[in-house]
Amino acid sequence: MYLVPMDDPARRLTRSDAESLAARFKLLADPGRVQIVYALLESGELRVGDIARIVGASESATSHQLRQLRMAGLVNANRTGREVHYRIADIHVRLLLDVAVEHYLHDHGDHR
Amino acid sequence: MYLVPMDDPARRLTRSDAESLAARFKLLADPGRVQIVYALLESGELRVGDIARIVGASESATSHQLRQLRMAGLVNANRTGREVHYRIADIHVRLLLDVAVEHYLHDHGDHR
DNA sequence: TGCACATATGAGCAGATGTTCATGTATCTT
DNA sequence: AAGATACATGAACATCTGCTCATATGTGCA
Repeated sequence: MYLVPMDDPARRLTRSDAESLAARFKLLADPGRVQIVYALLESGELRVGDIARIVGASESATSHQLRQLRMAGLVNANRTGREVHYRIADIHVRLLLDVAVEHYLHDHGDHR
Repeated sequence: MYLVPMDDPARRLTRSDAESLAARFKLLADPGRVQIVYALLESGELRVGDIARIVGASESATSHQLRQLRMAGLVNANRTGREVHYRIADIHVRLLLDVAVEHYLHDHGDHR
């Protein structure tokens, strides 16, 4: 029993759903941000300076990247003294990244 | 017994691994491409014209998008007469997209 | 209060991305 | 062969991204 008529077994994505999904994927569509997210998932919590060092980017560039992740609700920031600690806020990104790592990194040889 | 020294339990992503992952995510970082991939997963196989209609884009724009997906090995093309049929070539993208749809579309309310 | 440290932010800029428009290629029909 | 159909491709262009550099904000310390 559903309210919206479906015209077939093959459901379609509305434009707006596709935009939501693309926006999520876009957050992980940059090597720097992937490294940031991965590092946070592994470490639990990191300071901006540490993240910059891990990623190998300037602190300014890192801060800009973190802002995007923050504004998208993927991470959250937490000030302690003059340091700001970041952690993952979106619990789903772990699975998403795990699936990608598992399939596109480990298992070289049957990508398709 | 391992050959490469690891400095902690928190493994790090090399730059090049992060680039591979980001490149994969980038393919899904556009609403049109998400719709294309989704439609192909649902339908199994589609002609370029149908894809263009589903996505609501011109055939030219659609063809350009398909080329990207093709060159990345995510889809493959198959000519039958004057039509070209596309299908998913990367078996892993289904899981990746399913996870995203499940978490970011259905389950509105505990994204983070 | 003055200064150093940690991070954030805005402007400006170079490179990437996605579209359109014109044209090219392959196939079918007559 | 000529024209129509289906798709691909290249160039041009507007927009978006991510970086740097300069500057601002917040915090601790002398």
